[in-house]
Amino acid sequence: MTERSTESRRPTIKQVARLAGVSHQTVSRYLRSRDGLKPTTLARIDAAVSELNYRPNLVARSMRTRRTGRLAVLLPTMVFNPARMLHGATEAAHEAGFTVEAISVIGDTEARTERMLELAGTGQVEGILALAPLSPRGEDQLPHGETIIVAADFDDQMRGIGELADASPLVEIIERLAELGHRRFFHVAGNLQFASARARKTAYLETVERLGLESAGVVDGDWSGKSGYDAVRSLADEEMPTAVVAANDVVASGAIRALVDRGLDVPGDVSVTGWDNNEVCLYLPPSLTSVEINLEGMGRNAMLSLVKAVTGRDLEPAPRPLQHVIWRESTGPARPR
Amino acid sequence: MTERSTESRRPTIKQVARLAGVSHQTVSRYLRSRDGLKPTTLARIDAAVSELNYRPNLVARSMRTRRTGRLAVLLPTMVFNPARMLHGATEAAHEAGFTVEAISVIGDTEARTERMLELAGTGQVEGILALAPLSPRGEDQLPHGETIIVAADFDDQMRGIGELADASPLVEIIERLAELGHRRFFHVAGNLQFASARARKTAYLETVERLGLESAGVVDGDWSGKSGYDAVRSLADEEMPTAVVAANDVVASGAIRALVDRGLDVPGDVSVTGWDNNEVCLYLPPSLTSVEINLEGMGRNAMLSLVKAVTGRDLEPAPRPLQHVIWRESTGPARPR
DNA sequence: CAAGACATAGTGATCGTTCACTATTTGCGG
DNA sequence: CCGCAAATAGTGAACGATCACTATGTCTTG
Repeated sequence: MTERSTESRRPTIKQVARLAGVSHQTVSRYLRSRDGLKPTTLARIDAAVSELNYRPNLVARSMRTRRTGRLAVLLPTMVFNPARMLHGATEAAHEAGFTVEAISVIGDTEARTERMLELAGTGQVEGILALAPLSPRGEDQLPHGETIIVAADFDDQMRGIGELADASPLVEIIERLAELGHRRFFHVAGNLQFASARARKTAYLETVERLGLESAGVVDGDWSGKSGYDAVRSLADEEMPTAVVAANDVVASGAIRALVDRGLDVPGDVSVTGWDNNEVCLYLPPSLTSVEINLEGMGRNAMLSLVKAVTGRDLEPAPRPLQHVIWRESTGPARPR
Repeated sequence: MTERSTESRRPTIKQVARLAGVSHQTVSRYLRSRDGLKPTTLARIDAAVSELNYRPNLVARSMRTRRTGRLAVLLPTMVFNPARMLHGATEAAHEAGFTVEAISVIGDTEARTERMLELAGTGQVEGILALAPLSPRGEDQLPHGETIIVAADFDDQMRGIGELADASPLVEIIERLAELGHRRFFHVAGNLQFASARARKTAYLETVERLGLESAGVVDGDWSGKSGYDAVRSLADEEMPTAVVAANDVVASGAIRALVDRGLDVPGDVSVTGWDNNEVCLYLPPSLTSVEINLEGMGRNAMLSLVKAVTGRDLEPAPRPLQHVIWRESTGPARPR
């Protein structure tokens, strides 16, 4: 009791207190805010802290305060580069005094949902932002309503902010292509577990209908280049569209390859559009007409709604719009018949 | 929504114990391993746990055990898709009973190092795996040598596993291109803060030297398409190489565009190689000769060395090789003069 | 100068779990 | 049925911080 073997262990608040000649509670006050301490006391604690190189044990603090100050972000698997969204989200969380940890779950939607429930149930984080699709059963099984979950890309059953699924640029794409004389379109969709893929598909169908255009159909894909390639290969010559609207740039690259393999020129015979503004597609000829996404802004706004739900605080949202079409070489006027 | 009582707290181990009619310690034993409990006791606890929907409070557990079971992975900013490496790392950590959290730090190397020190100092994680470059000062300032840090892409001053920086495929690329008659090469390097970029640059210089080839020089870039574009544009006509070895696929795409803009054909006039096997580069013509990386394997092996350092346990490494060249349309025989 | 208000500092309880012991029950040979 | 070891279960302290409350010091004020 008298002499602990203290050397190997990190210093505690009591050791700081003893060294500074004050009570542990005074040191605790010092840690939270330095107001309300006499300057001499403050100086003594300052000295003790730096002499011991003391840092508070956040686990112990969390235990007592029942707050972890941590938010989790659930990332999808291998689908798109989440780094930029993560940055926007992290920045917003920092402003609200939170730490962010990103959790990448191996496996499918069910596995991800399971892991999310585990995280929520063991009190490790105060909130979870899911950028990946979750299973609808998640909502019910939430243990005690303490961990708040916001899903950014799942708007059917759970709260979703919908911004990720804003497909309005696709409407602009089709309208503009129609102005350029295109009459027959084709859409290769992404993985329909994603709200964004569903929204783009819906926007495609509605816009084609509204403008009285023809459609060679919609193929449900999985965001892969192969899905774009296969979809275009599956078309018969006589049903070939003059414009292919792909769910993203990777799908578009597969579609372009299939068109080239069939001896068609892009954009001479067929125009192609993507989504994401992939850096490679900006350079490789033909440079791809795509949708630039402010991923940091998306991440920020998604995190904003989580922070709002957890703390009630409102932060400044990212400036709009978050997406806009960039027209490049892969699109052009429809070839007259 | 159902109303939730403000006082509803998560059930604790003692509540479970009371409901099951046993002591809290018995429940604790149940949580750790179910051996050594009488079947009837076990069944009673089972029932109590599921009735209360109990999950242990991991913060409290961490407090007592002084172990968090968490490892952190520090990710680089916007440079490459870390999701796949993260998966490999997570899988390996799971095998060793750890949870992984990925931390993406806004800012430069210094900011990242600062955040790492903070993480290490507050006892939040047991180890840190840095996939992003760190500042060398990190090593010294480590508070109490408790948190172990392994840097996967920083091999100058800190421990590094080096695998990420294995540039041997680049040697193979140059040798093969030399066999195809190429004599004059050019290299656009990546951000030299990365060990991988340095290794590729070194391998380029050494191999060109060893084989007695000519070099149009090395341009230090930043992994961006623009750096590839600008590097090729900066070349005078008379110094134009017949083969451009780019640090990665994005750089290669910029280089290809610059070559095409100058009226050169790829691979007719100039062969181009990349690195990463970007999916888009597989489809867009000309498909790019690149280096396929087993990113999951890289992540796994990086995590292995962290797990080894933290626990002493050896896990099964990923099967080798982790990288191999895939030859595609962007490379071909040198055009005879 | 006494008394109350305010500023500052201290004491002990507490968060939920595991650790280190101690206590009780069970099993089994003689 | 006894005795003793092994199996099983219980008791209270400890982890390192904050919270709620109490205690002391200092400054006004009538």
